[in-house]
Amino acid sequence: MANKEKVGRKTAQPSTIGTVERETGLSKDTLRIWERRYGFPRPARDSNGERVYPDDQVQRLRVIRRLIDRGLRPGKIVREPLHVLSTRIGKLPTEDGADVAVAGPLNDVLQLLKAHKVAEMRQRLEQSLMRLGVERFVLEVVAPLTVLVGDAWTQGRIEIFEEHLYTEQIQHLLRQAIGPMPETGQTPRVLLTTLRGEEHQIGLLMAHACLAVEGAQCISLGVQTPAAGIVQAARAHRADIVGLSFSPAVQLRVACAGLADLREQLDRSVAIWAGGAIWQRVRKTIPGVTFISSLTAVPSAIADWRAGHSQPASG
Amino acid sequence: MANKEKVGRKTAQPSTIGTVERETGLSKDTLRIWERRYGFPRPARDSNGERVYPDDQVQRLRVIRRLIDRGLRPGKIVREPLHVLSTRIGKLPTEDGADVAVAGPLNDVLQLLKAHKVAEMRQRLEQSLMRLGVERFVLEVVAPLTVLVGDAWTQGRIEIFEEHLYTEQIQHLLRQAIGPMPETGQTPRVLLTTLRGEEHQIGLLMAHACLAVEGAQCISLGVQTPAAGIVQAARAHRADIVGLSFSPAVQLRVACAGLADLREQLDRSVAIWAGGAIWQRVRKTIPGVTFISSLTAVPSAIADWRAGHSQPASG
DNA sequence: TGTAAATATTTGTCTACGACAAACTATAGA
DNA sequence: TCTATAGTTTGTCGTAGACAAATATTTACA
Repeated sequence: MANKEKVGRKTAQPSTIGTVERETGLSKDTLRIWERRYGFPRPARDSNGERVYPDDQVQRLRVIRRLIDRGLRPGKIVREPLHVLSTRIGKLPTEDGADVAVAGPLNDVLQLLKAHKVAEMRQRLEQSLMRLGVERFVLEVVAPLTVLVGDAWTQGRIEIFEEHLYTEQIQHLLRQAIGPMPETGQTPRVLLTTLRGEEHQIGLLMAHACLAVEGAQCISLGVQTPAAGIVQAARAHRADIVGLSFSPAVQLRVACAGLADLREQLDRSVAIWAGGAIWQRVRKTIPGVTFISSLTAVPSAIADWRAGHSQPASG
Repeated sequence: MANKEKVGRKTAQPSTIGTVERETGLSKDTLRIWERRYGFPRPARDSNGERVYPDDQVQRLRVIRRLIDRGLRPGKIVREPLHVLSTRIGKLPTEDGADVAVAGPLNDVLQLLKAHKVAEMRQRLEQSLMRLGVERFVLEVVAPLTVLVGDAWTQGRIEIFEEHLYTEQIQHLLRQAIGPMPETGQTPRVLLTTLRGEEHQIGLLMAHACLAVEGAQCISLGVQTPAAGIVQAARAHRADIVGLSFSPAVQLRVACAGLADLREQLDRSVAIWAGGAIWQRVRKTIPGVTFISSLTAVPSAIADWRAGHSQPASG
């Protein structure tokens, strides 16, 4: 325990390859093969010959990860220095039509977040919710704000814990908004969840809220349900639709594979709706899967579904 | 590509080593070395020489994982057949003093869950909450029920999606219970989160609820905040205590390492409280970390803290 | 010029097995 | 009963080659 005199902060946790895997989401295999192929990262070695990643390389890896998630290819960007990468992030096409409202009250919320005025921020958001109602609150506040916060984090303008705090507050709000909605017994019955690897709850909650206000009957399994579980759950709860949420952090390839897999296992009478801005980038559609790249499309999607199922189908 | 004709259900996702890693939480390295050392698992190989794990081996691995999480050692149990392992699970010391009430109403809730009567289950739980109040609800219902559900899943008595559904419902309830609690401005100020690798929210929410009813001021960052983020957040919010939640799914070793790391980085004026049944097994304590192995200990812990900080310390 | 098929490149995951430090157990001694 | 030492167990890290799936590019043709 007497391993240091100074009170000063020392990065206690050395960035081994395992740590970096956890921090960046890049597998050990990937980290090693990039080093072999592209010459980056180029970690130091400890007395035992094991990799030790300097902080700046980890930061750079984080940015690279984010860019790859948005469709850039490793071969192009892994060698690039941080300032070039940062420029690239700024130039990325905005995920949604989200930037329209950025200038105004949304930025105020972001400022409150950065100032750690939790109570004020929450109050502000609650007021928005009251004023706008659930649906507009989700579409006009939560969705763009979440993009704003995510971008701010990538660009280092807010800290990770501030992003966490934001997520937590929004989650509270959305759950409080969803909770009291009555079970109407209307169709469609929607089973909500995310696939393995997608741990973001906010997208799911936003979808839940939007579907619930349309009178759909939602059953949420939370995040990361394995495909087999989704199949069982859909049967058990006689779901008409399985709704899946995807954040930009999922790799398109992985998402498509997961969807195709699920589509194969799931009874064909059950529709699959895949939601998330990620689907704006998709090339080839998957048969039997409906892509909903914006929450604004939910009401019409529900209307369409009801038009096609005017009889409350039994069996 | 034309690799199948039949419409019938075929496990579309073959259990490759990567899949099994995700499903069991055992790393690829671990899976391979167990095979080498203990002769289990013994996966088949595909045309390309890659491992393909049969479903029953995956199931057995899941049980093994659970037993290891609770302190058994791989060398002892990896070779054992499933029925022996199942017996072992039954014989495990109960996590908490939880089994007292198992026979009664808790089992009813479990039955409702298995019957997919979501609405009834939720109603039942809501009634409990009303009748008992938040604190007793958490201690007497949520905590033991969560253990019950976890065990049932391990033993294959409920499906994974049912466990998910349970988690989701409880989360809704707890958040609804926590949400309206007024901000008292009392001390201590508690920053709540979990370390990397701990993604269970229920423990955190239970802690949040128990602390809030004691009048502590809670700020939750949700799950999986990196140590550096916790340090920053504790400063930004002038926390008196950092509260961390640990589920049985975290390996004791990892948990201790994480705690020691955090303790080193965190200002020493800030207390660390580590909660979770896992700490019943701990040998050597970590200086500067308070272990709270049962939620029932929360009130006295708060009282102790207040006794030691009778002056609302400023600066 | 646009579209489809064929070819080339990129990329992540998988294989194998040796090595080693940290954590745990068991034994010996006070 | 407790503590120090020696022995085992265990997960992670190291090396490097191979390959299939996804993406990009070129070629062929309407």
